[in-house]
Amino acid sequence: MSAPNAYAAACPSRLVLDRVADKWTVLLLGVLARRTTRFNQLRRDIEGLSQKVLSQTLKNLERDGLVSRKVIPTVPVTVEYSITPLGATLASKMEGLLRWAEAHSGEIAKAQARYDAADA
Amino acid sequence: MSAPNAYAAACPSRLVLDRVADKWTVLLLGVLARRTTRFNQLRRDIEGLSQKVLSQTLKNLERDGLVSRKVIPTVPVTVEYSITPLGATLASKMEGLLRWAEAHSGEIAKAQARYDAADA
DNA sequence: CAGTATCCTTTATGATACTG
DNA sequence: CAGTATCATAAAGGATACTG
Repeated sequence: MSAPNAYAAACPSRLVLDRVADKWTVLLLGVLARRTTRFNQLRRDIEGLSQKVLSQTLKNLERDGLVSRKVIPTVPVTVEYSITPLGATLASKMEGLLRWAEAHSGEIAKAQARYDAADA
Repeated sequence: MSAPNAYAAACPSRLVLDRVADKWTVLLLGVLARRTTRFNQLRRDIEGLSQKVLSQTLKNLERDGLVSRKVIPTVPVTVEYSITPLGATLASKMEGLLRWAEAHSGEIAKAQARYDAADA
């Protein structure tokens, strides 16, 4: 097979990038990299993440083999989400991104203010 | 000020993450980290990226201080886009993500096939 | 608790045509 | 060449209600 190249539209790695370059995925893997967490706890951990989008995102992550889902048959049911070994390798890249965003948000806000002031 | 925390909806770093966790931004900074590039060359370099979305994305990146735009008054006009020092610090994180996507697309495809086969 | 289903609104993207 | 403007469509997301 040819080398994966995300710059080519049809390359599988492009699909992966599209899935993975997502705000909620970054935040979700950030939580799960630290601890196994239940559905509603994830909702509380990540402000602004709706139940619907959380549900979808987790399903995608599970399908991609990045997160695993464990159902514990209590009443009512308990569901635990954990990161997989593959997911953990991604999470470390994500954490870099997350920390970058936190470290540079001030500089970016300043750049935006400068830009907005420059045009009339 | 309090510590930036992207898990809080109102935190500026959340906005940054949202902007930056984007497929086109990853690919674009990947190109610009290597060389200053002109508008239409960027279009050709990144398959599937429309003129409209390229234009929008570049404008955002410029506003955020991650990319700089230089107009050269030839006829017709030439416009060169380069990465800024701030953008370069982000690009190195992005490259990690990009390479991860390329390195693991096969594993992910397999995980998806397994998942899809499992549910009937 | 951990979801799914539905409806409805808001965003994003695509195609096309036009300009300095 | 490097865009902008406009229109049309598709996709994403929020609110609400309901279920095992």
